[in-house]
Amino acid sequence: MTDSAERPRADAARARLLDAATSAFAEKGFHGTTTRDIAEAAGMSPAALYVHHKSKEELLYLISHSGHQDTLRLVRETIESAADPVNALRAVIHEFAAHHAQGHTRARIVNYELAALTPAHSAEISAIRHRIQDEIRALVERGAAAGVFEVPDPAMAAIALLSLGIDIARWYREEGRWTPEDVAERYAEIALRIVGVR
Amino acid sequence: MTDSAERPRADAARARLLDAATSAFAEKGFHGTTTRDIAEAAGMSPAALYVHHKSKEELLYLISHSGHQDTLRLVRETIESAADPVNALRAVIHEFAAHHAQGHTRARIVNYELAALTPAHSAEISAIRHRIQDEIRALVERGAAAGVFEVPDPAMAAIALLSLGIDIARWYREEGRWTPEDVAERYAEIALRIVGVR
DNA sequence: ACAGCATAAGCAAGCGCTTAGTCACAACAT
DNA sequence: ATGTTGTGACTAAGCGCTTGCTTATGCTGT
Repeated sequence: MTDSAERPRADAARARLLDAATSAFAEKGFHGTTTRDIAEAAGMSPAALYVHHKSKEELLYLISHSGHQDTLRLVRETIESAADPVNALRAVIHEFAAHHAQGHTRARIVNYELAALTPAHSAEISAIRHRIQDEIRALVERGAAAGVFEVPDPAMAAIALLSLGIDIARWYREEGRWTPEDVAERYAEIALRIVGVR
Repeated sequence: MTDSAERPRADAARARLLDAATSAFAEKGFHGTTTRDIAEAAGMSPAALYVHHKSKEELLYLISHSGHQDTLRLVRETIESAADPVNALRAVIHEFAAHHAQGHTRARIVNYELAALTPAHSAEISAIRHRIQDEIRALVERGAAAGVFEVPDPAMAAIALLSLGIDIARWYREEGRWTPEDVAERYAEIALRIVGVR
């Protein structure tokens, strides 16, 4: 049986490969990236990739899966710890936007490389995406039912809110004029306007 | 000298290749699509592609360029024909959203396959994108200066408005519950809320 | 001594693109 | 009308290269 508690060299190599794959996939897309690109960026030979991962697609899956789980957790915990729909929406969009600006590289893979996953992995990831969407929609519906939000179509408002946050991964640049916190603050305010909080 | 007025067979073949490339690029991405995929979908042999186009990248460029030009024209003409900033914003977001929902296949290539263009083509397309962005930002600034929009940061509001429209290409599905017109109407209203029109 | 990390070399398959040529058809001389 | 020739759409075959991945082997820390 292998010792899973202490494998510092192997774990570091695994992480380096994941980091290299994240940068490469974000920059050139999954199909635009070769296994040689990843190995070289991780400072290894092409074959080393297969010592730690069974395929190129597995790297994509690992990045996508952890990214989706992190986002789902962020959304759930932020909503749970708020007292009312107004504060919950302000907080969740703030965190969601900051998360996507800060981690725009990984978020680009999470949101734009879904088509490259195997059918089984794609289905698993889709389920997590639905859970994220359900959290936001339920929140908007809660606010509308309580009369604090004024929205003609809660489902459409929820999609717009999510859409706004996700698309940050496409346009955000570190060299730009805004910090993730700048974007988060403005977007939280925009979110409240979208749901008609006066 | 060739007769450029009448070449129905050749032009039809060119168009079929462009249509096939549009579907394939939108579905699988530029690097995920092979020249054989495109040729087969157009009902031709792989070599036929090169009778009508010099490379696979040229197909991407043609699709991307015409798509960007169409969007720029749509934005400019819609803004020009409106009487004031409120009506201009309502109209331009309505048209922009409808355009991206209706033509989500082409819009997906326009917005998500920029990295696959050659440096020269990429620069040319970038210039058009900037012009589109400038139109929206100028409109928001005009409304803010006139006191009819209430926005803390017009540049950020402009990015959010554009972002909302572009991201429609990612999530819109024909089989979904909304028509392009449904999305356009809701989004026009959301846009006015974002810029603080009471 | 040995477990396991890492590599050099390379395989089968697939890639974008080219070459050499076929075919249908229009223009024109006879 | 008929034979001749030029033209451009289209293809069968395949070239040179790159792809994801494997195999056989060396190397290192404990």
